[in-house]
Amino acid sequence: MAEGLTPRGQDFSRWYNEVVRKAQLADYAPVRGCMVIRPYGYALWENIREELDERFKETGHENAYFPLFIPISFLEKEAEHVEGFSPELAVVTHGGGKELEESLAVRPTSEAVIGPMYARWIQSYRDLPVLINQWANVVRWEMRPRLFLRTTEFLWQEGHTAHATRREAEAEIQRMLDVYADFAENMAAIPVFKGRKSKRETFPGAAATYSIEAMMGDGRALQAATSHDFGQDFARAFDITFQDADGELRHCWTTSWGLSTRFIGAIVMVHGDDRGLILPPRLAPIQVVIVPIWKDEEARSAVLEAVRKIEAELDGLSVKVDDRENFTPGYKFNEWELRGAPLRIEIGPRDVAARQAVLARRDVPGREGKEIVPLDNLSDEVRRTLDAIQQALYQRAQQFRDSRTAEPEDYAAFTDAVAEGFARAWWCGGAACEQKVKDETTATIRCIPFEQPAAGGKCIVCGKSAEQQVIFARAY
RNA sequence: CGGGGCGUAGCGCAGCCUGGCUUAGCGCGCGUGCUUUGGGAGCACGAGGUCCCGGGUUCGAAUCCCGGCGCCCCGACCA
Repeated sequence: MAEGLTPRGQDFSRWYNEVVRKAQLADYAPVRGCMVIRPYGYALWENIREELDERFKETGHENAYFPLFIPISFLEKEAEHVEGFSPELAVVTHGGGKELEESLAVRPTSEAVIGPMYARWIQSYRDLPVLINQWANVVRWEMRPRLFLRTTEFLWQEGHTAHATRREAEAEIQRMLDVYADFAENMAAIPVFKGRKSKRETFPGAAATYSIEAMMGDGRALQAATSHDFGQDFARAFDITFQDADGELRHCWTTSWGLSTRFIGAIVMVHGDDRGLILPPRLAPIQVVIVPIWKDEEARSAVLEAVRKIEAELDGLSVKVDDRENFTPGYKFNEWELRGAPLRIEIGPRDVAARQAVLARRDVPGREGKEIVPLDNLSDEVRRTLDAIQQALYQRAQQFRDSRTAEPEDYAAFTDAVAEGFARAWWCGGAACEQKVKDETTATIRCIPFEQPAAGGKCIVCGKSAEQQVIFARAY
């Protein structure tokens, strides 16, 4: 157990806060709701960004950058959009020492500034599709901020695309949702449910919102990424039209999709344990930490020489040698466990003499997670172990999620289920039933999963016939 | 915006109720030196403070009173 870390089971949200800060992912900033992402946390974000960016490029997207400030009148062009976001807008009223003629919103999202540009750039079906992504910061004035999960300013990427046909736009929405799900599962080792949002949970102004939903270590749900179908609504609001091959002037079909620094919160809450953070090897800023051990000067040079060789053999991996002289090995073990480095190599005089090293897996704490490996096949063993950790984290997360996902038969079992985790239940589609659940249990519909049983059932709330099963859970 | 809690050294806190016993203290961390180093090392010396801000009461305020500001936690809103 890490010194001074609140156990996860005792107070999960306190545990989360302590891990984020003690692992040096982030810290509070002077302005309420804002945070500083520290180098270690930012390195994690950079890894997320690189991986996603590559996938966006592979699916034909280009990066661009749109401005931070949006004239208020632009936001007002789409009624539901402005209504949804106005409570959380930061607005600039002065510039250059003078009151502005028109106030500027600090973007809460960029549809309203990108739309008018697309209107200008798109004339013909030959200009379509437009497939643009931007990496940016956005600001939403939140009532209750939490590090990474809900901060006033956060970093994200937002893809914005325009298409000639509904079918093409819908394919885009699904494609990007698949990209996110693949990324979450294969890189972050986080299993997710893919599905559509209920009307109540749909992005302001969107015709439909899709998301990937993950279960955190306390059984609550977190929306890890979203993909929105705007139909032709935003195109109408911003006058994004094109002349089709048949000569007709039509409105584009537009989409947007995003993943934010909130995802880091998901990684922390899915994999962490009472010792601290556990980072999935494929995203960890430091995949392997080497802790050299020595007693005297002679041992020190022998050990360090062996360490340099190991470091060279681990080429291609992100390796950190912790050769700080003012900390004991035991201290370093604990610190790197707190900071979530997936794999640790311990090597001292005894190991050097025996031409071996000790591998310690972060996902298996204590003695069971340690393995003595001959130096000759250390490199292979390290790579193999990192893969094994990646797989083990995914499997553990999936087993946990499955064990806390119930299919309750009646309302009493349902309320028990959402107190602990996910409840997969039939829903008639009525907003009243959705609201009742929220009022009585605080759980909401996280998504309507794509995968549905063949036959229908009865609504868990009102008992009327229902065509769809949905996932209810308390959410972040 | 409601309900609760807290502002004292870099961090975590004690002192406040019952004003003076403190030159404002303790633990961790930090600096220097020596001894240490296979699961959070030991000793010695040392540096570090507008006691959140402003006013008031008093011979005297970290402590009592009034006003402000800020932060955290719990609810309503949310990626």
